[in-house]
Amino acid sequence: MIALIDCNNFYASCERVFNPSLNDKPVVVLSNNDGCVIARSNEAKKIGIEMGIPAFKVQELFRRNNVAVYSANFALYGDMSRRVMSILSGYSPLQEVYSVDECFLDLAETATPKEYGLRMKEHVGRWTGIPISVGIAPTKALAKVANRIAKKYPSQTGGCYVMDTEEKRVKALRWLSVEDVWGIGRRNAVKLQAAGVFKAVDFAEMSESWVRRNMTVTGINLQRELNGIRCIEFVEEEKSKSFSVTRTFEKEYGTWDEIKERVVTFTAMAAAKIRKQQSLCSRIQVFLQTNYFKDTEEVLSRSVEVRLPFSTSSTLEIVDFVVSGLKKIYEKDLHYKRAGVTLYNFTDEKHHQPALFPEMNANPRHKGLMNAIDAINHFSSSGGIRLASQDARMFKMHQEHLSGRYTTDIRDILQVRGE
DNA sequence: TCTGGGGTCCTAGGACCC
DNA sequence: TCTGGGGTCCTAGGACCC
Repeated sequence: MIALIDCNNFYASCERVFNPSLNDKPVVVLSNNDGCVIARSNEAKKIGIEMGIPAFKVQELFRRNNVAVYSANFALYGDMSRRVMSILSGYSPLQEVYSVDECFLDLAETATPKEYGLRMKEHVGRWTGIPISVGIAPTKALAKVANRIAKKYPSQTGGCYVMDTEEKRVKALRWLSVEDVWGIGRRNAVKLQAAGVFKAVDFAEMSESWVRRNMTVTGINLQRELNGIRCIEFVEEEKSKSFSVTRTFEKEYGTWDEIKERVVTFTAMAAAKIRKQQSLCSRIQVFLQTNYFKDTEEVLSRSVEVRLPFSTSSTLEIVDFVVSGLKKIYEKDLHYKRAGVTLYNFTDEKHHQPALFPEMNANPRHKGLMNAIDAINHFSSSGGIRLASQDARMFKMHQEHLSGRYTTDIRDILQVRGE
C-alpha cells in the first residue's frame, strides 16, 4: 500500500503553530507583495475567501470577519516542511517528498495501515503542531483520492482513510468528479466532459484508445492507477533540472538600470541555488513582461535563451550572459511588471569535462570566491555579500503582515515565560 | 492603487545523418 | 510522370502539479 500524507492548509497552519490564539479563527496567507491569497484556514474557506483571489478584492471580507492576514514567510514554511518530512521519513524506507506539504510513503505490507496512519498524524501533530491528513491505497493516484476523503470527512475518518477493498475503490471513484482527479487538469476535464465523462469512475472505465489518443501515455498511466495497477513509480530524490527566480515587481519599472538591477539580483539567487546542488549550467532563459492588467497597454512578454560557451556556476560569469541576453529583449519606454531568470542544462560539478583550451572554460578562480560568498551569506540574515550591480535590498516587496522566522533566525525565537 | 512562484513531463515536427 | 527510408537529436509549446 501507498500512503499520501498532506499537511492541512499548510502555510496557515504554520502561522498558527507560533500564534495559537489564531486557532479556530480565519487565517489567510498572501503571496509575495501581498498580492493574492495562497493559503486559507478552514474558517477562511468557510466565509468564502477563494484561493488565488487578489487581496484587494477581499479587504472588506477580511475586515468584517476579523481575518488574520499574513505575508508569505517562506523561510518559516520551508523549515517546518523539513521537520514534518523528517518525522514521516521514519515511517517507511521509501519516501518521496512530492511538494512542500506532501509526501508519498511506500508502506509495503503494513498489517494495520489505519493505525499506522493515525500514529503518523499524532506524531507529527505533537512534534510540530501541524495537522495532517493521510490517504492509503494501492496506487499513488488512489492514495490521492483516499487523502481527499480523509480531508473531507475528518470526523468519520479521524484524518486517515484506507482504501483497501474493491468496493471502497469503486465507491470513491463514483463520488469523485473527473476534474478533481490528480493529473486531470482544466483542458482534459473539458475534453472528458464533452465525451460524457463526469465522474472518476467513468474515466477509469473508458477505452484505452480514446485515452491514448487524447491524453497521451500520461493519461493511460493515470487510468491504470485508478484501476489499481501501479504505473507511477516513486521517484528518487534527484537534483533539480532547472532553477528559476521570477518576481512580479511591486510597481512598474522602465529604465535599463532598474530592470538590470533586479534581473541581476534574480540571477545571483538562482546561481546560489545551483552551487548548492553542485551543478553547472550552460543555458539561461531570461524574460521580461509588461503589466498585464492595464487595458490601455498590450501585454508584452519577451524571452531569450542564451547558450553559454562553457558550463559554470559562477555568479559573475552567469550575470554577464544574462545581461547580454537582457539587452536583446529590453525595450525603452515600456513599463515592466515582471521578470525572471531560469538556469538549466546542468552538468554535475564533479563529473564535468572541461574543454581543451582554457579560454573556452569557466574561470577556475571564481570557485573559491563563490564558496566564500556562499559561506558568508549562509550565516548572514541581512543580505550578506552581493554584487555591486545587485539590488541594494534583496527584495523590494510589500510585506505588511510578515511573521517572525521563528525557527531559522535566533533573533526571532519565541520566549516562553512561566508566571 | 493592488492579480504568485517554481517545477516536471510529453510530443510534434524540424534538422540532420546515412 | 516518376522523386527512399529510417533513424536520432533537439526544441518549442502544451499540459499538468503544488
